[in-house]
Amino acid sequence: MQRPYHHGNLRAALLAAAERTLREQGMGDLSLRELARQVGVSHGAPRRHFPDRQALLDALAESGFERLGEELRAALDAAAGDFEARLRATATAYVRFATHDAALLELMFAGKHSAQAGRLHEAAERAFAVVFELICEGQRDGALEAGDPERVGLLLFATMQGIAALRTGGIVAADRLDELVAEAVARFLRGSGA
Amino acid sequence: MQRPYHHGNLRAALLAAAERTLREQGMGDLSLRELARQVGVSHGAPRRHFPDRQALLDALAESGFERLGEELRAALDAAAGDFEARLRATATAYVRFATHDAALLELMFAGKHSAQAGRLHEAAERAFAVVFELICEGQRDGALEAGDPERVGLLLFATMQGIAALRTGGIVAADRLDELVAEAVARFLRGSGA
DNA sequence: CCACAATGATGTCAACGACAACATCGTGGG
DNA sequence: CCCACGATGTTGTCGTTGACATCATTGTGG
Repeated sequence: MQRPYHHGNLRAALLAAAERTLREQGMGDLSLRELARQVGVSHGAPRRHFPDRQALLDALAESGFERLGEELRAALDAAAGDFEARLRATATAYVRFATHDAALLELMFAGKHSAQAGRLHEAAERAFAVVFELICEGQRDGALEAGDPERVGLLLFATMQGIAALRTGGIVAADRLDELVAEAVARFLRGSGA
Repeated sequence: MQRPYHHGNLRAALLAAAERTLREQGMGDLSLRELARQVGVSHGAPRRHFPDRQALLDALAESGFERLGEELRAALDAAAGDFEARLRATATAYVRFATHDAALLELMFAGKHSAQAGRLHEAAERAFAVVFELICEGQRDGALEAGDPERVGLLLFATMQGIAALRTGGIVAADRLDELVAEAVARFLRGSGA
C-alpha cells in the first residue's frame, strides 16, 4: 500500500525530526530537504507548514521552551530537602537540558527570530516562571537577600548558562557538571545571605 | 590600472573581511564566495589559503583568541585599585569582547574544530593566562580562598560567559552589562572569602 | 633563463532554500 | 448526493553556495 497522499501531521513530524537532527548533527546540517526526506515527503511539502527555514527554527525554539519548562518543573517537584537542595536540583536540570540539547538552546536564545518575538518571549517566560517562584520562595525564607528577584535570577541564570557553555565548548568533561553546578549554587547562596 | 594577478596577502584580507562580516551579519551570512567578492578575487581563490569553510572558521577563532588575550592584558594593565577593581576591569573587558564579537566568540568555543584542536587550545590558553595569573595573585593576597585556581577560574569564567549570553540573547540591554559584571564580581568575592 | 612552486582564474557538480504551477484529498453547502 | 473549494503534497525551476578539477599567471632559485 502506498503512503497516503496526505501525511497526516507533517508539521509535528518535521519538528520531531528536526529536533533529533539538531541534537545529533548540530544546526549547520539541518536542511529542510533532508528533513522532508526523513519524513518521506517531497522537498516542497514543508513549505505549507513553515514558509521558510527561519519559521521552522522559531517553532523549534518555542517547543524547546515548553519542554524546558516541563523539565524544570519536574525536577523541582521531585526535589526534597532545604532551599539549597531544591535550587540545586532545578539548576542541575537546566544545565542538563542545556548540554543535552545545546544546539536547540542556542536557537532558543538566538535573538534572530523573525517577527515572532512575541510568542517566543511568552514561551520563555512560562518556562522560567518556576525558577522565578523558587527565587521568591528563597527570599521569603531568608536564604536569599531581598531585592529584585529578576536581578538575582539573572545572575544565577547567567552562571548556569556559562557552566553549560563550558561543557559545550569542550572545556570541562560531562561528569564534572553536577559538581560545578553544586559549587556554583553553594557559592551563590554564601554570597547572598540575607 | 588593473589589479595585479596576485593579491599580495589574500589570506589576511579574507580574515579581516570575514571578521567584519561576522560582526555585522553573523555567522549564517558568512560565505566564502561573498568574501572573495568583497576582496576582489575569484570564487576559487580562497581555497589556496583555506581548504574548506571550516578551515577559515578555525583561523578566525585562533586570531580571535589572540586579540582577546591582548584586550584582557591591556585592560588589566590599565586597571588601578585593589584586587576587586582589577578583577572587575578584566571581567568587564571580557564581557565587552564577548558582546561586541558575539559570533566570533561562539566560533572560538564551538568545539567543532577539525583536527586543529591543538593550535586553538594553545591560543586559548595564552589568552587566558592573564586571568589565571590574576587569580593566583588574588589567592596570595587572601581575597580568594585557596584551592585549585583553575576551578575558581572556571566558575568566574562561566559567570562572565553567561552574562554575555544574556546580552546576546537580548535578555538585558547593553547598558546594564557593566553593572551586572560588577555585582557578579562583588558577589563572587563575597562568597570566596579566604 | 627557465623550470617549478605558489597563487589566482575559470568551469562544473551536487545540495540547498525559495518560489510557482499543478495534483490530490476531504469536507461542507447546495 | 455531489462537487467546488480549501488544505495539503508534488514537481519543476532558479539563483546561491561549497567543493573540486583544470588551467593561467607570476616570481624565484638553480
